[in-house]
Amino acid sequence: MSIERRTTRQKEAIKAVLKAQDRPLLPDEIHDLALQIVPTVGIATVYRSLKNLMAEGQVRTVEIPGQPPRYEGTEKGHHHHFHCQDCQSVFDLQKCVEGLKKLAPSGFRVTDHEIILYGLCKKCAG
Amino acid sequence: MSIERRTTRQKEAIKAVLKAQDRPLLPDEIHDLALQIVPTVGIATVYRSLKNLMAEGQVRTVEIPGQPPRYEGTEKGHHHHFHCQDCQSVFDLQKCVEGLKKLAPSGFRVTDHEIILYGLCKKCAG
DNA sequence: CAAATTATGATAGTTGGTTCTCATTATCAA
DNA sequence: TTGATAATGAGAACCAACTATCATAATTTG
Repeated sequence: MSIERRTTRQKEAIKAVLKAQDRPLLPDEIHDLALQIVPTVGIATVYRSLKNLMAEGQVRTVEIPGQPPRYEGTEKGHHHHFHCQDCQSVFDLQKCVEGLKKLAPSGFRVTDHEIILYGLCKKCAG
Repeated sequence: MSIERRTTRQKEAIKAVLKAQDRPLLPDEIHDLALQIVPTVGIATVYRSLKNLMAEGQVRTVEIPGQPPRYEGTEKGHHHHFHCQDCQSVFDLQKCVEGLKKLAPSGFRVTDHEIILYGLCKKCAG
């Protein structure tokens, strides 16, 4: 369905919202934040735009088990996430760890990995 | 809703299926395997039993991002999983890694973590 | 063994997330 | 500016996973 051919306020707002955040966002969060920039944005447009941005490689999904996908800009490099069990927010982590490939049984080819930390964020722990 | 009071062929079959596997199973997989033990088991009974076994602490969920929950017996200790991107199966890993807590920003309290490796299993890589 | 009652199976219903439809609005090339 | 047409918003529809319903079957207690 659709290569984007035109620039619209809605799409610009959605891109701006994603760029302004330092954590992955849910479609509803993107929707709410975009509404603060443009008076009208439908949730359908949020999903449509995310789909297109994904296809263009500008956005990627962040999946926390048991939760709907979140979205973040790809300008951020490789990193992982922290999920606060109280406020349910997801935060970016800065580093990665070594030696993960060694966990796989011999004969397995490891091409990617995911690390998710759970607990309480600074606000909720304080 | 329901504390289990009676022993039935169905529930025994479902428990046996979970115990016999070295990897987490999808409800449909449990259903199929249980059918090989008892002639009739409904998918509803699989879900009901899993719910009860979870409440009893005999079973836990294994969530791979973007996939429906799988289930495994809790007799297995702490471990993580490998997801084959070809056959879609999930395998148990044997060890864990150190130093994960250090990835969290200061002020954050880390209580748990998840590691998932992706790639090709022995069969699919060979 | 039989009655009391829990558990089951089939299937309808629900749920949350996402996509589709289509009339209307907005963009942009000329 | 304006016409061609892409993009939008609202809400219906969809989908897969899961749960509820309820008549029937199975277990267990006495």
